[in-house]
Amino acid sequence: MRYWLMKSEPDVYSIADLARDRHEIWDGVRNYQARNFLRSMTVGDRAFFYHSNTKPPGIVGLMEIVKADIVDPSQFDPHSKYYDPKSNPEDPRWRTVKVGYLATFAAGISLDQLKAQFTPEELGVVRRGNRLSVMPVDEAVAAKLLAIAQQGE
DNA sequence: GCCAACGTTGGC
DNA sequence: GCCAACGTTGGC
Repeated sequence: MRYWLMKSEPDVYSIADLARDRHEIWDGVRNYQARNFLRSMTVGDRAFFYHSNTKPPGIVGLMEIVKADIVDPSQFDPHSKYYDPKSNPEDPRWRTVKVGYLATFAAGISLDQLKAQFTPEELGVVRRGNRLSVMPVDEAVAAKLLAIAQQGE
């Protein structure tokens, strides 16, 4: 089982939304590097839910991958902001996963805390200028994140 | 294939 | 709202 970090703006889709929905297709990723990470996920992998573009940004919960390598339906929806007219239905360009809700961290782990605890090499999200919305998390880093989240209980 | 212009992300 | 970082687009 591998660990990941996935970003979402809470105004668009938050951990509270996922807690309500229980599971959801992670749509709208339109970056090839992020897509490649999504494609390499397998069922049972876990992902930290990161709130971006909010105060404070940070990790707010945990989810699991419940369905791997699915076609992102929004690429073919002309009314979606994620519509991609160049994507060929015979060979869809954008694939993603379905995620399931596992937990909301009582205290969350703010970006400031993440910067204090991890180097940019250990955790991509603390890297200056990092814009990638899906990234792998080393197992040792994941264990430390879970321990920090537990402390906040 | 280069690169300037442009658009988006996301912290601050 | 600003702006640094950086990916994408399109003219040449």
